[in-house]
Amino acid sequence: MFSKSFGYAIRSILYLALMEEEKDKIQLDEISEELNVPRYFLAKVMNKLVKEGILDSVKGHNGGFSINEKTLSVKLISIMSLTGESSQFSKCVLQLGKCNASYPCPIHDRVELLRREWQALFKSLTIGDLLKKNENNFMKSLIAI
Amino acid sequence: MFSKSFGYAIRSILYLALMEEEKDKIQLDEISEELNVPRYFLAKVMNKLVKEGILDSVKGHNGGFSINEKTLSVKLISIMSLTGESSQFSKCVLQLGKCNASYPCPIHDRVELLRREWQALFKSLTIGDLLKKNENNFMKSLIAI
DNA sequence: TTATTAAAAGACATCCTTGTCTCTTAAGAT
DNA sequence: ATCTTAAGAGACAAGGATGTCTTTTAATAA
Ligand code: FES
Ligand code: FES
Repeated sequence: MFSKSFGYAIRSILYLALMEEEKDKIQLDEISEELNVPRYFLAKVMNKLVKEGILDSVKGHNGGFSINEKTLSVKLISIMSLTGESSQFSKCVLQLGKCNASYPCPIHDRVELLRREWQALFKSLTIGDLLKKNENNFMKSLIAI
Repeated sequence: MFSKSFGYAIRSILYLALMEEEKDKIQLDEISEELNVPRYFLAKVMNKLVKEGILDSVKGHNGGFSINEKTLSVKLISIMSLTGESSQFSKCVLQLGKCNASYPCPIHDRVELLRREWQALFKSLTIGDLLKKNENNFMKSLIAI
């Protein structure tokens, strides 16, 4: 349901957003060190985010990554779909192919309601929403142990 | 969140339960053919279920698998823990190690409520509960396409 | 006891996610 | 124009879940 990639993506985006006033561009090295995330793997995740238009990047001297006009309004479901995780919402929980309410598996009716709520949450929740709870230790809560 | 193993386990148990009146022991070959599930892989899943005491098995002539006194009261969370899936409920969604409400990650408060409900569902739902909706096409809804 | 049967156990192979490294490309500094 | 810098692209390895096959163990039939 939730991959490492998803966590890395969210945390990196929030890091960029929180650091925006300090520096407008931040390098991969800084992000991976500050968040304690594997450098080269993160590069690929970031690249996907840039290709999706969720972040901006500039190569070369004083280059790096930055948020853009779209970033804060990006919904979490969009980030989940980067790694194909959003498809969980349409897959049968028992892995019987595509979930089908008109031909429900034995567990379908029991999980459907909660799954819909879960899906609705990620369809509505945005990066900006996550930032609203910005307290003193917000940045620290992005960092892996 | 939901593995193939989980689906195979639930479907096999339900198959055994539905077939109980017809035959008291069912062989792996029949289950894998009827449910359209990989034979040898299913063997391992079934073995885990037997070791957990969720199913019974007998080797040799006229051997096979069968449900026991405990089977119908087994909670789905027990089956999830066979493949370590139940740990999802205690892991941080952003994969920041162990989820900790007193030191919440930026997404924690937004998902916690739903995650608790989800967990509560699987802690209460039993195999027997799944069988209550037994309609005409129940058996067919166990079979992969 | 011996043969047959079917689960249990163990060795691999495959696929996907994650992680690491090197080379290439492009942007700015000189 | 040339050098330096940092992202992008591609190759490759590690790990776990899944899938396949063979050998071993144990139960019943004969
Ligand atoms: S058909 Fe299985 S969860 Fe919907
Ligand atoms: S701390 Fe991240 S989900 Fe609870």
